[in-house]
Amino acid sequence: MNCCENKDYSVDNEQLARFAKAMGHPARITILQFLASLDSCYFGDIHNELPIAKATVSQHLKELKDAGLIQGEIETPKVKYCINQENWAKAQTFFETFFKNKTVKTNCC
Amino acid sequence: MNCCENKDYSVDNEQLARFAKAMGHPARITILQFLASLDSCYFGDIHNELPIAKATVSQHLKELKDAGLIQGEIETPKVKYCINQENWAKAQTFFETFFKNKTVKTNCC
DNA sequence: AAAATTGTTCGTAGTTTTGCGAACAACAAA
DNA sequence: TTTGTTGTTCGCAAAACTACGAACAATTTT
Repeated sequence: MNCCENKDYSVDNEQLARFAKAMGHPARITILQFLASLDSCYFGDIHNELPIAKATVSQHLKELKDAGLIQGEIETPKVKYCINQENWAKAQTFFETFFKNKTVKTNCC
Repeated sequence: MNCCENKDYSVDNEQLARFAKAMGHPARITILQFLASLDSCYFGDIHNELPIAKATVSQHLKELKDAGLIQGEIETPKVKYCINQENWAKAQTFFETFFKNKTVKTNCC
């Protein structure tokens, strides 16, 4: 009765974990909130919201972009960032579903 | 105009990031879903759901416990785990609020 | 052409995460 | 007492994360 018999994580669980992981840092939460509330979203504006160096901000933005939660566009000489609406909605649904599936019952402990 | 003038992350953002980080791994998502759907929740049951060694499972459980999302109780010789209802609800609200705050607008990019 | 602006990328450093097997602890059963 | 069951903790290794300054690229301004 080994635990490793061809078992794997579901695609949905992987996706949800990916979203969650991207949100797993206060700087990235701050960035997402900022982008979710504004139209103007240049790199400099984001940088000004955060207590970290621009190189680090750039890295966080890259991670959020890789996770699909935001997107960027060059608007020479600036770079404009914004929420990726499609994936944002997807993430929202994933989290909603995740928490909704809680069985209502008294604490088992 | 330095970016580091006494700026910090809000308590709420830190808390949300902590929840998100705890959820940022497929094994931990799987554990949470499992616990959210069952009454019987011994360590062994959880271990059987996952493709990883028991030492690793124990570590993931510890992280979830530290984040406040689950709780454990010794029921000699087993250990019973379950969702921490209070914090689960809190997390649900945090994520809900986070995604709800999205300004409705056309893609800016 | 030289200098300034805006961000990204590179190189580096330190920390954290993920994972495992082995050792251990606590108790129950033989 | 010895053995077995159930999980945790320890020690280790590899990888990923977080952060920074410096260098760089692309374009504008002077």
